[in-house]
Amino acid sequence: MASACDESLRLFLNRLRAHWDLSDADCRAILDLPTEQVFVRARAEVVVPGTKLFHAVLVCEGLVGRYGQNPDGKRLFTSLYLPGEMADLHSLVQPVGNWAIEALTDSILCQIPHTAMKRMIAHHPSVGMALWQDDANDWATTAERAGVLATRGALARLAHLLCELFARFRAAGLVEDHRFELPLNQSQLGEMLGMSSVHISRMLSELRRRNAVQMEGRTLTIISSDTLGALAGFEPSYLRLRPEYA
Amino acid sequence: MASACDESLRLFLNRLRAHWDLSDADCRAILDLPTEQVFVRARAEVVVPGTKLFHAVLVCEGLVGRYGQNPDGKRLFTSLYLPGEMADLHSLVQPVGNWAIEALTDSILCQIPHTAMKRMIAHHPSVGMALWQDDANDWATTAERAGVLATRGALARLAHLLCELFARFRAAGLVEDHRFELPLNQSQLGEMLGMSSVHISRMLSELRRRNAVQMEGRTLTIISSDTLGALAGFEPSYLRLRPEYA
DNA sequence: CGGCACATTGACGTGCATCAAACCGTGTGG
DNA sequence: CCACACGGTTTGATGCACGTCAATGTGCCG
Repeated sequence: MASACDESLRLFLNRLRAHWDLSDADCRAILDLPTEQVFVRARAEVVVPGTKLFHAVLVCEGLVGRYGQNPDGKRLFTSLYLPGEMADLHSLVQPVGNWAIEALTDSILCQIPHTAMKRMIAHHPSVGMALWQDDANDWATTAERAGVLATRGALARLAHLLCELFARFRAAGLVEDHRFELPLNQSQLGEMLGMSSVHISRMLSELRRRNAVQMEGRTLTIISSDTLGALAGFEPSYLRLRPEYA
Repeated sequence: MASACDESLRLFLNRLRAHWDLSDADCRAILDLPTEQVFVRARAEVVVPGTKLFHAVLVCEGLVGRYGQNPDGKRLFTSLYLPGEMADLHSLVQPVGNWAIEALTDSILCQIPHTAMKRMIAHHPSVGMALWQDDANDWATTAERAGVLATRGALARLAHLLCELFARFRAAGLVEDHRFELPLNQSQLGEMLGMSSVHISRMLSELRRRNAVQMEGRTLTIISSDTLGALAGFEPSYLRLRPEYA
């Protein structure tokens, strides 16, 4: 049972091994983690701010996002999680936070109890370091986007996000022939970039006008990643992708 | 020798223990870490992007900031580090990054070799978790500010930063009678908030006009933390301060 | 067919950047 | 002691990149 979880655990293990040296015993301990598979619908809340968590969430299928919200209700998505990524790894060390996590599409998740993870780390300390490393990767991406949001104009911000998504989807094997399924509508893109949905619309059409991207329905085609990257000032090193995807 | 380092290590240990259970042996291992004291001048680069680091940096005195920079040279400071805080803890798991760290004032730092820290974690795995927790705290602060920057107007952004600084300086024992030394000029405040220095000037004078703060020279007085907090929509839980400072 | 979610387009207002000038405190050298 | 330069703050004028509001268009689904 739970073959989707097994598959995703293997993907996750690959992520870890790309950046941290793990022994065979370490790897086996990870693959042996107990998991529980869960289906969630698009727009469902996966993590509610202020509640204590008892398990980490690994994405098997779909797309999941973390956001913060301020008093007046406006949201900013600070992270996206693709299949094979942990959606709230740091819940292991900070089980209650004031962020929220929601499924952006119908998704399959797999939950891994904190207790099991802590027990594993106690026996395999270097797995703990590997997890910390992976968590830091997530945060570094958040910080990079924060820098872009605060210093660049709307066109560059959007182009930068599309560059990042293109690179990450490609690394996840979800890109075929410069084309991938972008499961975000324009208001959601706005919530990732701190801008209004109508301005997203204008900037997207500007990107089309410049022959950087093309859209048909939900699928996005990167026509020229060069012009897109130039508009964005995109410099992918912060993603720490394996060299074949850089 | 190095009594400034010892003192700061003790402060740092207190931070860790406030959020993670550590045994006496764990604590002793931390206090026994080898340290090297370093003086740096204001505006000196402490960490240069793209270079590999071999030690973590603990702030003993002064103020230190982490920033990202985009191609056209504009910077955004994403973190500030006060005495007793680790300035780039995650360098332990990601020894090369594309952020930079610079001293904002003349500062005393103490360097702790990665090798010693890793050895310690191998023997005391729960210290590793405590460090991860502390690192996550730093990033969570970055993410919170990112949310504020992307969704709120200039006055709220500035008020929010001042609220955060007030709370953190107070927790660090650097506030006396609602007054503390703010070692940032208006361009630096601008680089923390993604806005121009002249607009900082205007918003600051607006805060004065509303009797929220007052400034004489470098020292900032919080006249009414209520009105300031209300303008900011400040909700300090993300800082995870000990309850007596919340 | 109507209803709904989303995308597009236009008109309008405004929050902030930018440029420029004046002001102020501090240090430096004659 | 004054002259001057210099880093920082303040203030004003101007422009533009956005947000907001509103209308229309476009699938898609019941």
